[in-house]
Amino acid sequence: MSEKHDLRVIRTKKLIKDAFLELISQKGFTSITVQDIAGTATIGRGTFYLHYKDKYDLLDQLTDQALAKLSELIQPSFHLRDNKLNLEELKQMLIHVFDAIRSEKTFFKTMLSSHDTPNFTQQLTQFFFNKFTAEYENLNLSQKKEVPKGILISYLSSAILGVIIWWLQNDMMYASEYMAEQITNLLINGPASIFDVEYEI
Amino acid sequence: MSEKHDLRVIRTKKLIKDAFLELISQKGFTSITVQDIAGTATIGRGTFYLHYKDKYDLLDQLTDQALAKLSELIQPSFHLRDNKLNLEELKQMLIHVFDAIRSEKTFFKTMLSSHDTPNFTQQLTQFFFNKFTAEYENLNLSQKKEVPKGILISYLSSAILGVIIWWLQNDMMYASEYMAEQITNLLINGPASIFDVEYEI
DNA sequence: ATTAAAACTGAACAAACTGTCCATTATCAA
DNA sequence: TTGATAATGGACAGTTTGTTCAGTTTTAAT
Repeated sequence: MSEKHDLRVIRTKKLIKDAFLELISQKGFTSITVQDIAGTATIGRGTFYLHYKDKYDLLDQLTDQALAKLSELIQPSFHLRDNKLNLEELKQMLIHVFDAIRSEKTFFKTMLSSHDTPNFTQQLTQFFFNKFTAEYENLNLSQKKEVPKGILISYLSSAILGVIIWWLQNDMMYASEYMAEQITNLLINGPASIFDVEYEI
Repeated sequence: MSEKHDLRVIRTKKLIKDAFLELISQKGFTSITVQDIAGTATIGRGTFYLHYKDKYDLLDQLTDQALAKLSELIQPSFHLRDNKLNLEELKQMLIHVFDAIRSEKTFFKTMLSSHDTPNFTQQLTQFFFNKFTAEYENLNLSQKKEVPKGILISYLSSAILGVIIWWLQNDMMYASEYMAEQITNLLINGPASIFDVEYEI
């Protein structure tokens, strides 16, 4: 990994990155032009091409950096001892994930919630989220434990959509009824229930 | 809703839609040009603009159609009787979802698994999917019930990512530890455990 | 402090695609 | 059959693109 330590390069790249993220949250990745980036970064347009092939290359490099950093911070963490799964290990792993994302919050928030045009996944997520919110409020349930509504519904809707996408990408190899059974099972008992293990506090 | 029933319009729109979906799966939405669409649809480029403002407008219209159709097929379905949640109702609702998506499989599969450049959500989903697959295989668990590995892992990773995105979009209002606790709880006991209800078979 | 390397600038260039317009032709519904 | 309208194909100017190049600044290293 050839690291450049020329001050000019560092400065320019930072200017480009900042301008890029700002522009994405303003108008979305799609409608950004290299002219825009150079303009708000206050650099010459030609300078941009000294560092990146085009705006897609820029996006790729930023993405790779973020994922590499995330990957470092999230190490394999689960272990079995006497056929027992340590809950504390699971929790620690999740804490690392949330911390890692918080440490790059500008990038992640911008990339994960920018309203770009070709983003059908996001639209479907919103669709399911709304559907389940309606169901939830229609039921008028009393909650035993205090889990915020948003967490519960984003968990539910994303899980189901995730399985749907997996199913599509694997050529819909299972019948609708079979899929519905699997999901129902996971929803009621929790994914951990599948395994023949016990839990330590 | 002014419905056109001119044969020429119907024919042209179908040609455009088919060409569009084919091109998306070939090279992704981003790099498609109106020239491409007109070319593979074997229509004049000007004709495209007779029906759509640009390729984004085309995408929007197709998306709206698909979501409207999905919305029709998925009706609110959960009811409580004597504080009991009918599992069969939940299952039926999910079956409807899977059936509805299967009935528009070309559109949904193309839109949900096309490799377009600005698609960080998809990349993160893949990232988590891989991470959890590694954990899974590392653990070498014995499964009680036969839930396909892909379903389990896509459920897990999508659920967690969904909560993360919700958390980001709500300004990270909870601490990492709190989030980890909520998710752990949902994973172990299932989202349904939160409610003070019982289930009917 | 000097210097050689390099990064940056700004302007110019052809190429690709865009969205619009027009006159002409082909196809449709009635 | 006919009047309406959809489709064609070509032309148009306007953007953005990616590249090049000569001239200038800035940097790292001596």
